[in-house]
Amino acid sequence: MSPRKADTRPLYVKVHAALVERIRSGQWKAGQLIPNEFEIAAEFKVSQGTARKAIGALAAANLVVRHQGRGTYVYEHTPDDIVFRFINFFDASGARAAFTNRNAKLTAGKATAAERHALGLSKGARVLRFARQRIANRKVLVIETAVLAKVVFPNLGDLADTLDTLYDVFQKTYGILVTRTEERLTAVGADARAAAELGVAVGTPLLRIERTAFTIDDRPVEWRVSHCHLKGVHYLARTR
Amino acid sequence: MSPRKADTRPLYVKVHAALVERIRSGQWKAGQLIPNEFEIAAEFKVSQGTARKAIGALAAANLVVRHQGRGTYVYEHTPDDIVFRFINFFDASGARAAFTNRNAKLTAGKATAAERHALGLSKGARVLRFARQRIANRKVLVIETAVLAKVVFPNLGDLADTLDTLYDVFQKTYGILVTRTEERLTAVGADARAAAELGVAVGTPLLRIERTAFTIDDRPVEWRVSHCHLKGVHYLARTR
DNA sequence: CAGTGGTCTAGACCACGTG
DNA sequence: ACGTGGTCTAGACCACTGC
Repeated sequence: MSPRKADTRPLYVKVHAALVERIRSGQWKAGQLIPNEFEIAAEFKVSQGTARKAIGALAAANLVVRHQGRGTYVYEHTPDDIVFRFINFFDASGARAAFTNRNAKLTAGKATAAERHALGLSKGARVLRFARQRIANRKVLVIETAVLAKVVFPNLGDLADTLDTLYDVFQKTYGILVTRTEERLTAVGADARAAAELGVAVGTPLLRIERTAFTIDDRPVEWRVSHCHLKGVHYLARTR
Repeated sequence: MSPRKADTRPLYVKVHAALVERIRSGQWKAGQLIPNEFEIAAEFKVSQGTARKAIGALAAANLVVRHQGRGTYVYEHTPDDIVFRFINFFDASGARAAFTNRNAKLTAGKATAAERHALGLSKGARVLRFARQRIANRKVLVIETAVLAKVVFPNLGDLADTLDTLYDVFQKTYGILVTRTEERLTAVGADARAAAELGVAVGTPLLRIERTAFTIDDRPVEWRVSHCHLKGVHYLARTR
């Protein structure tokens, strides 16, 4: 009773899908050199141009990095990425703002309704909450809490000390690649806790950023809420 | 004394640059059908594949729209674009928020230092300021002022009544196409004027959005400052 | 030097929209 | 039926990297 629908997708789309699956499944690991265009073309019985188009789509989606003369490598978070990618804070001169972390604290608990909704969890699911302060110019500019499904990140507690660069741990320890984020921004007044941590008066206007991070198969794996008191720094969004 | 540097750029880049110039200069106008791939290939003495790659880059930059079976058309703001493109407000259900305008007011004056910096103007330059309130669900959620260089938009005052869809006027009346925007977001407390217009208390946290709009040759043509009191609406930014 | 990605060609055929 | 963009091939050559 199979529908027996012919797969009419273009060849390069099929090849692309097959290559994505190799990265998603971990058959091709972060940082690994993948076969060259001719080898992939031969394997899928297509021309080099078609294989090239499939690989190009991987590169456009940041799943691989191509280097002329060297080869094509599965994307891997680099020290620069870890600090800058997905971070949209800039100072007045237009330079990216870099943060260091402080007072990191990892706790576990039952997911709230909001957390279940953001991460697509069912009732009773347990989550990990990773709270920290983010510092620039010796001032606490941001306080944030990242929420993760416990079932997705077992034994994360053992790594609590090294949890500086979260997405790097996701990739290297759990094989989970964050490919895109959505951030929802609003303005709120500081509550008592935020005011204390940021060193401002209660009610001070803060930028509230609610981020959802998605994996390669587009499922939410992290829900992060930040409250920001930005002195000389702003959030930058580009639209085309 | 010409440097006589050989132009080593790939063919498709040269063709692409030539086509961009035709759109920038107005030789090809908004909404116009452009020649097909083979005609462009013949004109530049390249193969169809190379012409195709050049046109593809135009499409990727939103300068043209391609329709299989119909042809390739120079990009033109559509009713939907006018309302939604470059607008990043969404409601809780994930739907785009649409606004209507009210109390629009156009004034002229000498550019302030901040306005000169944002628009790249020299001292003494004159600007037009277009202020308005933006309404959703019968509530004023946003007040904003758009600043334009007077020399770029002569006689804009005559159009004050029809200034609802600003970028559409830029394109249709002045041949200026907005291709991208940058928005800087911070949180501020409502001042007396904002509080009055938005119907909130002084000091209420507002989202402040400072937008610079760029043309096809990447020069700033509009500087817009908005103050937003977002009830049930948020600003959405996507990062890859 | 060999090996890789990047460009380019000439030609074929397919898929879609319109008359 | 025709004209358009979209896919695909087979092969050539160029540009860059690293040994």
